[in-house]
Amino acid sequence: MARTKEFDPEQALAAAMNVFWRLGYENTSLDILMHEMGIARQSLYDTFGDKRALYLKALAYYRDESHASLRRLFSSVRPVKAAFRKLLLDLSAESRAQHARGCLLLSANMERDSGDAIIAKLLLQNQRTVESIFTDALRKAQKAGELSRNQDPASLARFFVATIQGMRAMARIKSDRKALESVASVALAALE
Amino acid sequence: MARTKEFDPEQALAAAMNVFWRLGYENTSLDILMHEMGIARQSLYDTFGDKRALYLKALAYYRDESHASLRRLFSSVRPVKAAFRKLLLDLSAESRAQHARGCLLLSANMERDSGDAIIAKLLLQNQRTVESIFTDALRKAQKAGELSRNQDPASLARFFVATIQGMRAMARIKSDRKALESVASVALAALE
DNA sequence: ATGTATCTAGACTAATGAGTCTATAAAGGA
DNA sequence: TCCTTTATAGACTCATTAGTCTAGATACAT
Repeated sequence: MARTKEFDPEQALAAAMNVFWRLGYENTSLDILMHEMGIARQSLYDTFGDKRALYLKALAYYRDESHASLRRLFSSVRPVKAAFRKLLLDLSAESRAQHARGCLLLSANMERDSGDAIIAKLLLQNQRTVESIFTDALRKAQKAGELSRNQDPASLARFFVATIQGMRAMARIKSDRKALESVASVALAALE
Repeated sequence: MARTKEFDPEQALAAAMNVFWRLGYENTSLDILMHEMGIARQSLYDTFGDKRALYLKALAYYRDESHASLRRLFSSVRPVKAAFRKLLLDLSAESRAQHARGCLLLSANMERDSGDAIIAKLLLQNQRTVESIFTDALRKAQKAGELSRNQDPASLARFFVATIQGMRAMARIKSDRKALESVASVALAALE
C-alpha cells in the first residue's frame, strides 16, 4: 500500500458543484475549479475524470441533495398547502446572490445543446422524481382530507414544477421579493 | 456614391436571430452565422459589429417581434381568458424543434454571466413590457366585466409571465403536449 | 471610363482553455 | 530503507474561435 488520499472527494465535489452553480458550465475554467476545489490538476483528472464527467457528477450530487431536501420538507410540514407555501416563500426570500445563481439543473437545461442525450436523460428523470414527490404528498393530503378529491394531484404536481422554474427565471432577472410572493400567492390558490 | 448594399440587413438579422435561438450564444460560431446569414465575414462585421453586438441586435429584434405578437393576440381575441388559453395551448402544441429551441430571451437569461449588466437591463425591460401588456389586457377585462374585480391584474400578469417561462423550461426537456396542457389548465383556473 | 464603396474568399493573428506530460515531494506499508 | 501511490506545480500540446487583414471582383454614380 501507499499514501492515502488527502482531500475529501465529496467535499471537493461539493466545491465543484458550487462553482458550476454560480458560473455555469461554459464559464467555469479548469483553473477556477482547481482553485475552488483546493486540489491540483492531476488529482482532479485522476479522481473525477474530465471536465464533463465532473460536471455530470456535480449535477447528480445537486439532484440528490435537492430531492432529499424536498422529501424532508413534505414529511415535516403539514398540511401540504403549508409545505408548498414554505417552498415558494423561501424561494422568494432568497438573497440576490442565491437568486442570481438560480437552480443548477434549470441552468443545465437551458445551457445544454438540445442534442445532449445524457444530460437530457438526467433532467427528465429529475423532473419525474420531483413530480412524484409532489404527487405523493398531494395524494396523501387528499386521503387526509386536506385537499379536495376533485383536484388532480399529477396536474398540480406538474404545475408546481413549472411554477418554481418560472419563479427562478424571474428571480434571476430581478430579486423582487414582493413580486415573487405575489406570483406564489396566485399559484398557491390552485390548492384551494 | 458607390455600390449599394446587396443583402437585406433585416433578413440577415432574422437569420442570425434564428441561429442564436437554436444554438445559444456560445454554441454559434462566426462560421455558422456567415453561412446562415448568407454573407461574408467582412460584411457581417461592417454591418453589425462584432458577435456580441449582433447578438444584442438579435435579442432586440426577437423582443420586438414577440411584443408585437402578444399585442396582436390580446387585441384580436376576447375575452382575455380565451387569449391566455390560446397562448398557453399554442405553446403546448409546438413541435419538438420549437420546444427544443424554447425562448431566446429565457435562454439569454440563463446563459448569461449574472454580472452582464447590458443583457440584464434588456431582460428586465422586456419582462416589464410583457407584464404591462398582460396587465392592460386584464384591466380592460375587468372593465368589461369579464374578470372579477377581486383579482389583482398585476399579480396575475406576473404569474403568467412566470408560468410561461416554466412551461418553456419543461417543454425543452420533453415535448409532452398533454402534460403541458394540464399545466396550462391549472394556470388558467387562476382567471376564474 | 473612372472612382468609390461593397462584396467575397480566405489567410493570418492572438487568445483561450482542455487535457497530457514531466519532475518532484511526501506519506505510509513491507 | 525502499517501493508504491498520491499529491503538487507547471510546462506543453492542440484545437477552437473571434477578430483583423489582404486581394480581387462587382456594381453604380458621375
